[in-house]
Amino acid sequence: MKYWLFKSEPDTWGWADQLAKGDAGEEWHGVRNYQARNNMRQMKLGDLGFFYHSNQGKEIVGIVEVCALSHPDSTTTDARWDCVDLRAVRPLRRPVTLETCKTDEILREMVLVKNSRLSVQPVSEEEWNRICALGDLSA
DNA sequence: GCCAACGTTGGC
DNA sequence: GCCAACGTTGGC
Repeated sequence: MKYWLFKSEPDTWGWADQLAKGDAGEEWHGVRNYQARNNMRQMKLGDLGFFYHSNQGKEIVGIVEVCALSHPDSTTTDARWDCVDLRAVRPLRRPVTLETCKTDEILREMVLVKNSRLSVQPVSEEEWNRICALGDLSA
């Protein structure tokens, strides 16, 4: 099982919107970047990811699960772009801010810190566990 | 609102 | 295949 991180501007699609979709989940559509797309193509059912609010908040607010494998993005007819579906699993009790990630010994190496523009990124198991701990989440 | 970093496009 | 121009992202 792998871990990921998904970024979205809360004005466009925030954690609250994701939560509202419930267990049915929703397409993570709109990605028009090859690296991000390739990451989605590697995802398996049950893979987990963090939900990050960019621009406003700048913090990791929740956990999502991959509930559909990569498939054509319904918002375009361009065959290059596809995406997975995500469903909300649970919020972090205590959001983990970008500021925290930048100063944390373990998290300062995250893609989120190193390449802030990549919208779908891998997260190592070590990073995952660290953020869960900081987010006041037990497993 | 600014701007640095990055990705994409298109002319050559 | 290179690279300049341009557009977008996202932190500040």
